[in-house]
Amino acid sequence: MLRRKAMKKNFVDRYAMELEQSRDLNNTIVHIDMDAFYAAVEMRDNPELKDKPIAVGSMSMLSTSNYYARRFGVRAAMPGFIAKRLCPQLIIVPPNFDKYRAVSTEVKEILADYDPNFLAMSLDEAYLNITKHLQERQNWPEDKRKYFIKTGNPLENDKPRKEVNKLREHERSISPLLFDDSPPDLQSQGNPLQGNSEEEDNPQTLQNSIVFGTSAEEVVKEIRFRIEQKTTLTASAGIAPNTMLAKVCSDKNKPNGQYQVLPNRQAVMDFIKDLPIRKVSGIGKVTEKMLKALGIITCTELYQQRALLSLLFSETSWHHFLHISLGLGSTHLARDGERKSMSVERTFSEISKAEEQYNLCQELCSELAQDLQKEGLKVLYFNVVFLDFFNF
DNA sequence: GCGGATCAC
DNA sequence: TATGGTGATCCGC
Repeated sequence: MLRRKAMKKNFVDRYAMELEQSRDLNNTIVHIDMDAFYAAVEMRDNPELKDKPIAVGSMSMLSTSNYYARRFGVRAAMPGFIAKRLCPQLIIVPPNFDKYRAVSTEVKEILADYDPNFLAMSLDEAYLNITKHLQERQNWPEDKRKYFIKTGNPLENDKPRKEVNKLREHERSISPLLFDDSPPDLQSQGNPLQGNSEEEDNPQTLQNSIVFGTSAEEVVKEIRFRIEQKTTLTASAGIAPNTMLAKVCSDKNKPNGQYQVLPNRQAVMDFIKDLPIRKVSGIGKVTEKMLKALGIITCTELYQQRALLSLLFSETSWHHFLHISLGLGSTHLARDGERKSMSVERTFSEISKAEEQYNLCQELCSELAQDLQKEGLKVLYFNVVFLDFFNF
């Protein structure tokens, strides 16, 4: 009996073994994330804002803040009036979504060159599978990987600002976002934006152009370079064998940085080891708290407690946890399916009068009707629901 | 199958 | 003065 127990793997470890067996390290997934996107666009287009703490949103809710404001603790999803208490000089800019959409389109045009099936998660975030691009790129001639450099407005860069003064003398970034807390990332090897004068033996540099290599890292540097040249905005990126890791990576050297987890098991495990589970997309506040109550903070602890978790949680949940603890994730980008639902909602202060409730509902219904018609859908159902709700 | 809870952005 | 809106998924009932 004892021997059987010792030899026979339980169902949790059996599944872990299966997962390990089918670990796929053959894809190169990239996660691109624009830095402080809305705030960066506003700063780019309004020089008045460039050396000030700003946030985009309203007194009720902020979408994002620039890095200056973040130093005061001003964060996305924070009410504006709270942010104002943390940072009285904070400038709150109302959002210009049409403009952000237009910039986003410009970025997407670049991304499509590397993966026509890239997956946009929002206006400022996307996943790419560059596996195929990398293969093709290996025998590309240099001139297909060569880009000319547009330098920033010298008047702007000469403007004495606290942040800028801390940068290297030969800093030539055209972006308003390179702050002192910007990671050194690209500055080491041939970042075109650094205009490194030591590279004068390189004819490419003299001609104000840059050639990117054929590795994944080089591809992503090229993508970020092109984004900055085209939009004057910076992006951060993560490179990894799956989406879960790529997403975590893109956060690591933010802003204006990138990070790669190499496609071998040891590199993945080293990266995962002390990673707080909260960093993983899909693990939110509530799950974090539940797992914390079990003494689980890091991915290593998540793996160590796999047996307990399989008893406490649903099958889909502990399977998900086991995936994370082994550093596994999607290796292909699921095509964006059709929309499954459409809704409108509003937060309001207490309403006791029936008539006001009715009017609000009427308003929501008519908004939803418009949205539905935009996509050419039937406006039949909810009228029935609406009338039914009010016993009409 | 529905509604609440959770999550991402 | 003041803490959002949209879409998706999972789970318990």
